[in-house]
Amino acid sequence: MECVVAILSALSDPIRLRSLALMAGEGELCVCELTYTLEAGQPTISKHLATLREAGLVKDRRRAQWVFYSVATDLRPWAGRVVDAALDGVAQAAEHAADLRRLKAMPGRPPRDGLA
Amino acid sequence: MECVVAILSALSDPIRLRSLALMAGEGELCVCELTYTLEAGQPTISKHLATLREAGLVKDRRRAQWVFYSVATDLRPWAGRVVDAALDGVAQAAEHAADLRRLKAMPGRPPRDGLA
DNA sequence: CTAGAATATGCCGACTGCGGTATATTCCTG
DNA sequence: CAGGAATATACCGCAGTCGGCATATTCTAG
Repeated sequence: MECVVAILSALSDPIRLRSLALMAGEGELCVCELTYTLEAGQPTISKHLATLREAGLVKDRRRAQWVFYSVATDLRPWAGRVVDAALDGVAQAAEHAADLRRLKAMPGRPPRDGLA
Repeated sequence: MECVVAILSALSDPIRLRSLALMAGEGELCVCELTYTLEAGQPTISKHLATLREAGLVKDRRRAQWVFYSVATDLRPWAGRVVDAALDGVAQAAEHAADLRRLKAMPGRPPRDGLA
């Protein structure tokens, strides 16, 4: 019960939902990419990501000076369905399309690791 | 976006989740049944139900001196999936089983309308 | 119309969540 | 080691949420 509340509470925020939706589409995103894309302060983004991490909704990977966040895949079945359904709702919002555009247009995005 | 947050926020409370889970199983419940079952104050239950109603998650039906609440069925597809998945999570909690037992054992439950 | 049951609402105090600023920490580069 | 970029954390003030109490409202019974 409290565990269900924890998941739902972690999802109940525009910045966290927008972050998750972007991660779901991009695979991985670092704090500075989200800070730029969501037009919020860096501590704000960092704290929201900590909230998502504590709820088990994202996992983080450190790479050089960056920390890349991605949507967790080891959720309980019902939790995975909650996240998927919520992100479907987010995907229908015009705001998400704008976020995606801003991210694509961001200059100097950090390099991913698998590449040359 | 804000609409997604509204749904998730309305779900992010133990009393509201327990109420919804009970309604999902029973069909309809009135305020006094929930007050008894959830062992909370009557104004508390009433206000939580108002929150659910404003989010469009429940509908209410007046019958004699009672107001019966039930889970809304006209939700957007993604919202319906969020609710279903969350209630799956709730159903796995021991607390929900206890609620169900307390409800079944409640004396003097109000009559439903279809009956003699 | 009166009394009583069921429900809703207003008010208040305690708590919590959020963003902002400043600062600490970590990692890379030279 | 020094400097700078990226991230995390601490602290603060504000606003919203929650439960309890008192009260208003609605409906029924007589």
